[in-house]
Amino acid sequence: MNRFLSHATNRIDSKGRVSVPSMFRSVLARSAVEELYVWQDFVFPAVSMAGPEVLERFERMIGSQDPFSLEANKMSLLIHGGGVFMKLDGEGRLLVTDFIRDFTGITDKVTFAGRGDHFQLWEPAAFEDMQSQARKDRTASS
Amino acid sequence: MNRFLSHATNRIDSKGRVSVPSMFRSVLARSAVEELYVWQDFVFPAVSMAGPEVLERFERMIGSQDPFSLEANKMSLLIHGGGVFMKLDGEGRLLVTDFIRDFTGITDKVTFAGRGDHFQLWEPAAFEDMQSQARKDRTASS
DNA sequence: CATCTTCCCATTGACGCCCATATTAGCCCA
DNA sequence: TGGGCTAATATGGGCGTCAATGGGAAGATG
Repeated sequence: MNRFLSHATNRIDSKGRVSVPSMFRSVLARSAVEELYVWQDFVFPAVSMAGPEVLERFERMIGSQDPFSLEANKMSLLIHGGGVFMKLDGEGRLLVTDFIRDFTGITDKVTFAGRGDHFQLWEPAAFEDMQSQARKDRTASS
Repeated sequence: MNRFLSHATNRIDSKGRVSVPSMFRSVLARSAVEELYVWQDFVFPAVSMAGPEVLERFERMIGSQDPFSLEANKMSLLIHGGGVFMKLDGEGRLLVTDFIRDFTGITDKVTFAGRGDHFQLWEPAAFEDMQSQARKDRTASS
């Protein structure tokens, strides 16, 4: 499978590390991704992860605008200032830095959620809430 | 990686120095940058830093315009009058001068923000505000 | 001579790399 | 079909190295 699907919750250890679910790691391995582009999501209180090609897609969006415009600068503030490259350790874990904690509210557990071409890190309760709310909205509107 | 990404906040010491995040220093080292071109940003209350090639790029922009035009003169006022060269000390720190403080409002802490081909120094609260505003704009428009 | 820089060294804590244990899932075979 | 046997995943921790920070003292500036 070449998509990020499903979700799982893992514990953060005493050194602040957490294992990326093997399901997701195998998708990354398939496209030979070494460094992950990680960004603070534009919509949800979650950080998103994907291969570097996503950053390049974002940069092409900016590149088509006037570089001195407020719009282009604000967008760069999000995708560059709100993004970082990370790598996993030998065991497929990543360090949950303040960059991630401050934005998501994650403390001791992480919910990994597949999003097709990328996956996200959520504070577990926040994920539950948002998912059940999304379900409710759907039901109400249809 | 060869881009300036992510953001981090460091403290200014009693001598007015602050460490440039190692992440940024390694990008600079990669292109063997010794002296940094520093300018007061055109859209945000932040100072921007990059290698000298950025100044050269700005100067080419001016060079392609009519030297008697108001536009070209205003541009020079910003990139020359609003810019300086700085270097880092042996430990990768820079001195936070009044040139930087007056324009940014920085007092005791600095938020470094990656912007792709350069990085910026912000007053921490100002950065938070501007970034969350940018995020709000995006959500509203989509 | 007083102040501001620059260069050097010390300390503390965080991070990267490596190896150990455990818990689970899958598999083989009698 | 039940009982292990094996492999892979999740998790825990040691230890060396590097980053961030603090401060002394020499050198430059006016």
